[in-house]
Amino acid sequence: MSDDSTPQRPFRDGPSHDALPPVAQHARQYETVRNAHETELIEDYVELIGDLLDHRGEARAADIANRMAVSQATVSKMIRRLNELGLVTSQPYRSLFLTDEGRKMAQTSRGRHDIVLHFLRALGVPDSTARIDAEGMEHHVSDETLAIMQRFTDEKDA
Amino acid sequence: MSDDSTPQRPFRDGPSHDALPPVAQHARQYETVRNAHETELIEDYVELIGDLLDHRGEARAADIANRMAVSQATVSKMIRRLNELGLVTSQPYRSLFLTDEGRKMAQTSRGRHDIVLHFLRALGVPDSTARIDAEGMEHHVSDETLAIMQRFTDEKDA
DNA sequence: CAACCAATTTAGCCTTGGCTAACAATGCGG
DNA sequence: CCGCATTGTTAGCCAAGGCTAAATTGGTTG
Ligand SMILES: [Mn+2]
Ligand SMILES: [Mn+2]
Ligand SMILES: [Mn+2]
Ligand SMILES: [Mn+2]
Repeated sequence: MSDDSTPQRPFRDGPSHDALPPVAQHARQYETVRNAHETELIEDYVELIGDLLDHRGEARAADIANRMAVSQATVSKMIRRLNELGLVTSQPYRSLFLTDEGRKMAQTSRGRHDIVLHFLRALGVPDSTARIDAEGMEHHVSDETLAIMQRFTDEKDA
Repeated sequence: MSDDSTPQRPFRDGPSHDALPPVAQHARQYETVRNAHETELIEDYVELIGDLLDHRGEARAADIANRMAVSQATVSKMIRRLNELGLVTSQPYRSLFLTDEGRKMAQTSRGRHDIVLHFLRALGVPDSTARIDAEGMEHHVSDETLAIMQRFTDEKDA
C-alpha cells in the first residue's frame, strides 16, 4: 500500500511550503465540506421561504424561481423534497408554509447568514460583494468561527 | 405574473428584518454560488495533486483517495475528467502530472486557500477549525474580499 | 520466475439538481 | 360566467459525483 504517512520533503532547499496535514485531519476537511454541500441548498430554500413569508406574507413558487434564477419545474421538484423532509406544508397550486421544524431551520440559517454578512461589511467589504460572498460562505463557517465573527462585528460597531 | 417587485412589509411593527434585496441582485447571489460549485471539486483535486507533487515528488491515486476520504474508483473517474479538461497528464497505472494549465490552477487555488486559512488564524480561529472552514470557504471568497483578508492578515502579523 | 498483493481501472448503479416541453389548475377582466 | 394569461405540476432528459464489485496490471518476494 502507498505510504503517505511520514511527512517529508525530497528536496531540502525547495520553496518553503507548509507541510501537508496528517491524512486523517486532511480527510476530515473534505468530508466536512461534502456534508455541508448536502444540506446547503435545502437551507437556502427554507431560508428564502421564511424571508418571503416574513416580508410578503406568502411564498409562491414563481417568486422562489425568480429569486433563485431557476426554472419553476426545478422549484416544484424541490418543494416535493422539502415536503418529504417535513420542512414545508403545501396544498397543490397554493402558497407554501413552513412546519415548526422548517421555521427553526429558517431562523438558524438566517442567523448564520446575517452574522457572516455583517462580519464581511464590518471587515470593509462593499455591500453587494459581501452579499454574494456571504451566500456561499455561510454554509462553511463553523460555530466556533461564527462566534468569533460575531464578536468582531460587535466590537467594530461599538 | 407574481409581483415581488416593490419591497414592502405588511406589518409595520413586526421584528426588524433587513429588506429583501432586489430580485436581480438576489438572483446573482445564487448564480454565483452555483458557478463556484461547478469548479470547486476540480480545484481541490488539482490543488491536492500539486501539493503531493511538491511534498512527495509524486501523486498517486491511492494517496488522493486516502486524503479525500473517497473510493479509488471515484478518484479514477475524476482523473479521467481532469485529463479531458487538459489539467493533468497520466499514463495508465502510473503517477500523475499536471499540465501547464493544471500547474497554474494549482498555484491560484493554493494561493486563495492560504490567504483564507491565514486570515482565519489571524482572526483568532484555532488551527484545526481554521483548516476545516477554509477548505469550504475558499471557493466562495471574491477577489475583492480576498484582498481585504490579505491586508488584515498582514497588519495583524506585523 | 511464479505467485501473490496492492494499485488501478472499468462497469453499473444511485441521488441530486439542473433543464425543456407538455399539461393542468387558478383566478381575473370583461 | 367565460376565456385566457399566469402559475404550478409532471414527464423525461442530462451531468456530476458518490458507491460496490469485478477485472486488470504491476511490483515484490520467496
Ligand atoms: Mn443563506
Ligand atoms: Mn447560501
Ligand atoms: Mn483548497
Ligand atoms: Mn476546498
